[in-house]
Amino acid sequence: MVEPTGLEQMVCFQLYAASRAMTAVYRPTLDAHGLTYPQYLALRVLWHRGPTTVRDLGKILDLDSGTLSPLLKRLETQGHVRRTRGTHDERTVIVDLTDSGHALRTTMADLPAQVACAVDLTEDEFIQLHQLLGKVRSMKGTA
Amino acid sequence: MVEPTGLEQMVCFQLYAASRAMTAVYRPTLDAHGLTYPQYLALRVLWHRGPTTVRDLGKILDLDSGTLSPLLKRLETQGHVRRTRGTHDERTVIVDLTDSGHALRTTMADLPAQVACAVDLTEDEFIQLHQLLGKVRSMKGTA
DNA sequence: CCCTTTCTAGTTGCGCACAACTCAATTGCG
DNA sequence: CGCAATTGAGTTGTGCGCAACTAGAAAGGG
Repeated sequence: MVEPTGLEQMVCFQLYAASRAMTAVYRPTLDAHGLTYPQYLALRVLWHRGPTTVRDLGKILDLDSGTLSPLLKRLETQGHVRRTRGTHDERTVIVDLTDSGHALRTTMADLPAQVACAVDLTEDEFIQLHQLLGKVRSMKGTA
Repeated sequence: MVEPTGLEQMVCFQLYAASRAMTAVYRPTLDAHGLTYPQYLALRVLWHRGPTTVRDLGKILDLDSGTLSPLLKRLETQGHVRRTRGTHDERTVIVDLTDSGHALRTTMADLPAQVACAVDLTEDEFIQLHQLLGKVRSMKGTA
């Protein structure tokens, strides 16, 4: 395979490859519900937080409106969310789950277990990886 | 990992977010040369291996022809690579660096150092992360 | 109170990723 | 050998991700 021209470079590539491999694990189940991984992430935020502005979704998922606007539009078309203008600040748009969107939470309740099973890491390794990825995410230029 | 604590889900999201944060570190330098991160990855393989078929590039980068064909076409338009049909097997296409493509190797020689500097990890942490990501990449369904 | 500055969401454009497909070249099995 | 199955590259279509931009609403200073 690729000879290391420097460990950092290898790590960067592995990050890129591992991220895609990860979403590939989710794909079969998500496909069955007509969802993509980013759409699933947005739904997860709504399941935990309830009604949320596009702005807050962006801060939480680290995505801008250029990505979120069409994504949420598709979730709305699918009937999983509703989008309403904020009343006290008409710039904001509040995203809220429909019954269909709420229902998905229980329908896909076993997804975490599936993923945990596919990724063969111990509890300690999960925690280590969690911490290391946290450090990567908080690097310079990501403030 | 038998009991899903929700941590796996967090790790998956962090993988997704960290990967994008990583490429964002490369972006300013790559932009200056009119390159994207996947294009840079392809060039790195060619710098190290010399002439390589599209098929082998795909195996190494874990990308299919649907992604590579247009990407390599753009690198060819930019003048960094040449694409020629294989002589022994006319199905294959061999990708090779032009002078311009070779020159980029020295022009961007300081990029690894930039990245290592931005990502504030110790040598040991880099190695740990390398190993953990390797495990993630070799999970079930990624064979 | 007006006017500039800032902020939120959305739109456009481009380049990945990936599925599904086409087509030609090669392989392999009878 | 003949021909079906496989393989390698490319094309098409969809949905991100991100830069650059727009439109409209709010904030704030004079």
